[in-house]
Order: sequence, then structure tokens, then C-alpha cells
Amino acid sequence: MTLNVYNTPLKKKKAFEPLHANKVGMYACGVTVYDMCHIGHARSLIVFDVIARFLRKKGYDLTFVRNFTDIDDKIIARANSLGTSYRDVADRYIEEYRTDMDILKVRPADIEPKATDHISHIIDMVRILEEKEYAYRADDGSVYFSVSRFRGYGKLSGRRTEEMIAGARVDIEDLKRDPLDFALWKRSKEGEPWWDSPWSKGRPGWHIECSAMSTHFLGATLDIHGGGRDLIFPHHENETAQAEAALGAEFVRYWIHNGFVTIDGEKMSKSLGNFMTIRELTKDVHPEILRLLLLSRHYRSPIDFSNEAVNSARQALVRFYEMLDRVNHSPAEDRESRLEGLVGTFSRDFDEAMCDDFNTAKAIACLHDLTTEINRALDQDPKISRKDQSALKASMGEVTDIFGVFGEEPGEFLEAMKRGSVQVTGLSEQEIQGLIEERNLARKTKDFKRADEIRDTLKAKGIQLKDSPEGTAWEKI
RNA sequence: GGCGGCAUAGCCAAGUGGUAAGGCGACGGUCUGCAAAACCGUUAUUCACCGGUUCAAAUCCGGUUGCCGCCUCCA
Repeated sequence: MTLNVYNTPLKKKKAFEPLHANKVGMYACGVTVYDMCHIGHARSLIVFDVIARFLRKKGYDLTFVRNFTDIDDKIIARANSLGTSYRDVADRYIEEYRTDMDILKVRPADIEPKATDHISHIIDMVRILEEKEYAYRADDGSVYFSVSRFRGYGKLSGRRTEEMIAGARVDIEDLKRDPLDFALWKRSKEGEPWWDSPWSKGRPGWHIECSAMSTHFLGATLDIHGGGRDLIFPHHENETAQAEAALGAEFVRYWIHNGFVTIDGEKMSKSLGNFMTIRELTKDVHPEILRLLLLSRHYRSPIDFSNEAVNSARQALVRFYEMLDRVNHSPAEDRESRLEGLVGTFSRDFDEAMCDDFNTAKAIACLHDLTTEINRALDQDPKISRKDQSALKASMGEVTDIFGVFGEEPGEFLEAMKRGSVQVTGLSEQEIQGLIEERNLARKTKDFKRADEIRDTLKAKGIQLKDSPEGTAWEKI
């Protein structure tokens, strides 16, 4: 199955062909480390995590780079308000980020460079831009990129420079020759961190770090560059201008941008203050639920985050795990396979969905189909052949490798879901167990009135009983 | 003001020219002492609205309405 990828500037899907045969260089914009990550970050991180996992699964030799922006105005502001250094702030939030990624089962990128470790590469690139007269030094020792000098400016975001100038919201700074120009190097103010450069004691502009680091690690042309939609303009537009002006090569073959997470239909952002941190959220929401939720819509579409959405993802995940648990507990025998066809169809459909611009939503639908089929087969005959059992496990293992869900032992997962929710019922496990025993005694003596009473009482507290030949189980509704 | 995106059942949501995936919910059934789970069946003649192109349109084109995003830090 060939992979088709949507390319932002073309606005359509195109067969994926890396520059060098099987080798793929992918760069994703990481986070600015001045605060805790929120679920908007989580989406972007998970989307590119899944893309990276899938590319590897397809046999590509991937080098994945995701940066940390560890010097910028917000970090400095944060450091000042805490009375500490920018370094302390950056290091602290890099650690927090790593903790979040562990929680979310997001695999680290191959290379996770920090801007401040690449000041010399940044300076080199700015110097080239200056030599080629794409950049100019302002009176204060800052350096700006001259947008009007670069002919292709606007090709990524589909904007024309004349229109932007006509627009009302371009901010005017005296030091710039043109309002659209942007800083490559900023002279540091008194008390701010600085690095030596040919122009002034200062620090890099925001956009240049990505151009410099991505091309440093991956070469002048990247196969894939991604990030959130909001980075298209100006960040990625500016990155492109700098990199192409400096290196004279096409910067990016495929631009991939993920949609936002919204809350009540509004974009979640720091400035609106309506964000939810990953840490806070994963206190009560299992990380796999969050992953499944974020993968349940196509990566380019917005996702509205709500309790309802979380519950729906939880239900789906539990359904999948219950099926897996059922397969694990089915009596296994040496007998003819009867699920081989199902598993094969599933693998093909899943791959096809993912090859269609990483359509995780469609891939999840395939999982639902498979689950229904397996349950149906086990309803008809609860015995399962060892062959089928291992084929299914292998197939689900592939899904785990790509989606990062179903990574837990099903029985343990279901048990943990139950246990984690006991506290909100106001009952202890012993109390629940006691009531179940009392009810089963009542059932034996055909005192169904008392039995139903107990069941309804537990249900009112959020506990659903499930009778089966093996006994009575319960779960949190 | 400029640029762009989206609009599919009660809800969530796939689907970019070939006759509407999937999930949740609801209803009916099998199972069960009764439930729950699981399974079976029903739940959009129709894809915001109006026109056009085509043998064929949710999909392409033009217009209208509504929502959202970017143009300022943003995943």
C-alpha cells in the first residue's frame, strides 16, 4: 500500500516519496519550555509520534528531530518573575515535558536539540543570509530578514505580501525596513541572557533556530516538517524563507500540520487561559484513553475536548480491552483456525486507512469492526485455536506499536480501571464484595427482591454488576 | 480589513466523482431469575441552503448563510 500524505501548501494529498529512497528526515516543532504542556501540545506530540511509528512500520529509515525552544521572551519573563535564570526555567520544564511524554507513552524523537546548544549554527546561517543580502543589520545590532528580497515568501501559507501589508495588524517597529521583516538576531537588553555574535551580544530570533537545527541534522531538504496549524504563519513561512534563502534548496517536501484541540468550541491557548495540562488531566484519565481520544479524529480536523468525549473514548478503549481479555481467557485448543481471515482483513484495512494520510479515525473504525467480529465468533463458540489466539495478539501488537494503546495486559488494565474509580463510589472494595456475596446468597434462596435491591443500590453508587457462570464481577459505570 | 478552513443522523465522526464507514445513544430481539456485557435487527433516499457542470456530485464550479482559525505568543 502506498502512503499518501496531505501537503499544506498544495492543499491536497500526494504520494509520499522521500528525497533519498528509503531514508526519511522529519522535523517537528517542539515546545517552548516555560510552562507545563497542555492537551493541545499532547495532540501535536501524539500525532507526530504516531506518524513516526507508522513510517518506521512501513520500513522507512526515519530520523526524527524535535526541538526545544529554550530561549525566548516568555522564558525570560518567567525567569524574572520567579527570580531565577532562564536556564533554570528551561531545564525544569524540559524535565516536566519528559515526564509528560513518559506518561503519554510518546516516544522520544531521535534527536531533541535545544536552541541554545546550536547558537553557532544559527549564527552561521544568519551570516550566510547577510552575505547573500537577505538580511540586514539594524542600528542596535539586531539582524532582520528582508522579506521583500525573498521571492517565494508566502508560498506556504498562501499569502501575498501586498495583502499582508494592506492588512491592519502588521506591527511597525522602527528598526525594521519593512513591517513584514522579522528578527534573525535580537540584541539583548540589559540583564537578559546573551551570546556573542558578529552583530551584537544577543540571542536568536524564534524562527531561525528551527531552520538552522533542522537543516543541520537532516540536510538542506527535509522530507517532512510539521507542527500545529497555528505555526503555518508566520513561523513556518519564515523558516522556509530563511532556509531556502540561505541554502538555495527546497526546504520541505511535505508540510504536515495538525488541527487544534478546542474547549467548548474555542481554541485552547495560553493567552485565553482555557487550557488543561497533561499532568492534571492524566491524574484521572488513563493516558491510553487520551491517546485514543486524540486519534479518534483525523489529525487535520479540530477536536473539541469535553467530558463526553473522554467518556466516549474510555468506553471504546474498555470495549477493545474486554475483547482482548476475552480472547486471553477463551479456552485455547489445537484446532483449525477460524479467525485468520478476520485478522488478515483487519490488518489490510488498518494499513490502508493509515496509508491514506494517517487516517487514524478510519483505522479505529477498523478496530471496532474487528472487535465486533471477534465477539461474534466467540459468542458462537467460546473456544479458540492457539493459532488464532497468537495471530490476533500479533496483529494487536502491531496496533500497539503504531498507536501506543493496548500496551497493557488486558486483565490488569480492566482491573486498574475498576480500582482507580473505587474511591468515587464511597464504598471500599471489601464493602462491595460483601454486598455481592449477600446478593448471591439472596439469589440462591430466590429472594430476588433483596437481590435486586442490592444491585440497584450499587448501581446508584456507580457500580454495575455482571453475573456470569464464573461468578459476579463488577465495574464502574 | 485581508487570507484560509469547516458545515454529514439525537450526539461524536470517516468519506474529494460511482450511489452514505464506525462509535455513542434510542428502540426491538437472543441470552439472563431480572439485569449488565456480548451478539442480531431498526435508527440519514440523504450530506447547511440556492444554482451550475456531469451518464453519475456529500464529493467539482459559482453564490448565500452559519461556525471556526490565522494575520500578535501559540501545538
